Amino acid sequence: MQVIAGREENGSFTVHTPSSTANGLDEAGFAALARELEAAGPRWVFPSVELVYPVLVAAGVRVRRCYDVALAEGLLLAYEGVEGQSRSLRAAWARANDEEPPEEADAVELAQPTLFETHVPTLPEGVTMVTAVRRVLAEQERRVAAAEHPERLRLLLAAESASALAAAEMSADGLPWRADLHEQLLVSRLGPRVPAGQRPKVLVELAAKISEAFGGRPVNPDSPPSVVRALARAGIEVPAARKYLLKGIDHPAVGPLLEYKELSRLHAANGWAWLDEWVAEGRFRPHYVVGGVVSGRWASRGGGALQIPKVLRTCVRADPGWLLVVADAAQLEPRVLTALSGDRQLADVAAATDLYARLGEALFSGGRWVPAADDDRDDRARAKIAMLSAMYGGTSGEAGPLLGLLRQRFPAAVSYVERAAQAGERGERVRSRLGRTSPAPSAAWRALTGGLASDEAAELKARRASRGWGRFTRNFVVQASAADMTAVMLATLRQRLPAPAHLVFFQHDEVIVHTPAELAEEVSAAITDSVTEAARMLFGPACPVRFPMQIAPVETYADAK
DNA sequence: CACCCTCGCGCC
DNA sequence: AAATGGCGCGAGGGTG
Repeated sequence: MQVIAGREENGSFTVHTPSSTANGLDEAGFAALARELEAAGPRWVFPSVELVYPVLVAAGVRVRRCYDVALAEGLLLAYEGVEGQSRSLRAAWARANDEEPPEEADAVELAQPTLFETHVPTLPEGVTMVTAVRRVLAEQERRVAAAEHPERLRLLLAAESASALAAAEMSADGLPWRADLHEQLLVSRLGPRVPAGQRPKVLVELAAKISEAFGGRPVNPDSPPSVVRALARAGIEVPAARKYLLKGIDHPAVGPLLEYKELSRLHAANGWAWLDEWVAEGRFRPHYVVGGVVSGRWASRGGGALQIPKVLRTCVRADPGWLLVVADAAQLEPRVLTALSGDRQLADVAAATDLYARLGEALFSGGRWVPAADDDRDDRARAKIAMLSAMYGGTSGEAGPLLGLLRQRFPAAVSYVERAAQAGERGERVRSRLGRTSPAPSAAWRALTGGLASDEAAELKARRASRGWGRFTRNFVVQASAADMTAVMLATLRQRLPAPAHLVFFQHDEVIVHTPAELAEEVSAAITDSVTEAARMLFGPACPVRFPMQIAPVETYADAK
């Protein structure tokens, strides 16, 4: 059974089933009806999960299967190479009827809704939300069928929709966060709490030390230019005030400067203000943005959910009697590249749990590789650089020669990313395994790279822009395919988790499940199975690549890894 | 005053 | 020497 449910312009909800339509529902009525209908295991069709589902989640209603019309529209527009169009129901309806989509607030903004966006674009007179959804749905099905691999695109739309459900649920449930431990940590590092806008005691002292080391003239350590100027006065030329540049410098100000940078970052990004704003009732509740990144990775808005610093992970703690099952896919991207390219030799390497260690042996054991004089890395570290260079397009330092060695030994894998890079350099779009599609380069890029360069400088600029876009598309095929896989994994896992265990965090290639301790084993097994299932769905049952998960049932996130 | 850019650094 | 991908965010510093 299919159920269409969404918010109307007046804020009320409509729920449409094959046998009935309920109009004018308030939030409570919507939730009650949804709970009842969910028992039959329908496929819900929402104009936008993000706009509708939080209402149900807040009322304690969870749905198993859904289809997000807006997310699907965004993926299809990208697939078709249509730029600058809104993915809203209103715009999709207009396009389905060969009409010019009306002006909306801002197509870009609507394509990536901001926090708590509740604006519902007005449909034309006489067109109901349900009518529009049905029309757009039929059109989307036609567009999927016209794609090169309809079954892959269908899987992508389903997985992305399920991801949106998971995101809304995680935002509501929240990540267990011990504010008391966080405060203790802040006080021990920074000194007693200070009002917003003030420097904590320890930072004040460090700033004074820094100025003193520069001869008493005031230097603002928060201002990179100020630091660069102060160093210049001391006879030390640095291009910028970055940490890695400062590290090698012999000057009494450097020690306190580096300490200041670290602590000031803690205070500014995750200090008392952050705690007040983002943690309540023992939970950190960030807002995840599914489809927020072109490659299919999630973004987050506010709270920096995808950058929880390592030092604070000790504050992420399971409730008494519960555990956090922290799982991350080990070296996901090189494994995805192996599967994408079908590189047999690399698949043998990817049989190892530590792919880079095994790759180091394959590349360097008994080989003729002569490391650079200043290279004190081990084989594993060198192998990692070689692989990252293939996936990111790095050429500096030893990366170039290492990539050459990798190409010699694993031509299929390396040529896969190099073809993607060449396509990007020509301004073409590339696709992930399931059909996520890279955007076309900007008009400015085309102007820069398109014409005949007038002189050498212009030629160089054009070449640089072209290479830059090639690095983007090179990385896109891998990063976006990894996002395909984690979306499918998340969709599968969400279904398989034994209640009351639930997802509380997801970040690129890592999930955290909060579970009663006695279910931790079962949760771990569900995670392993979900990854295996995702790999099978993306790459087929014959795919030889292993995707090992590092799974740790822990009391605190800090104890994972 | 709002707005926008760059820098720098946190995460993957 | 350099030119490794994707993000969010806060501070500084400039603009209108």
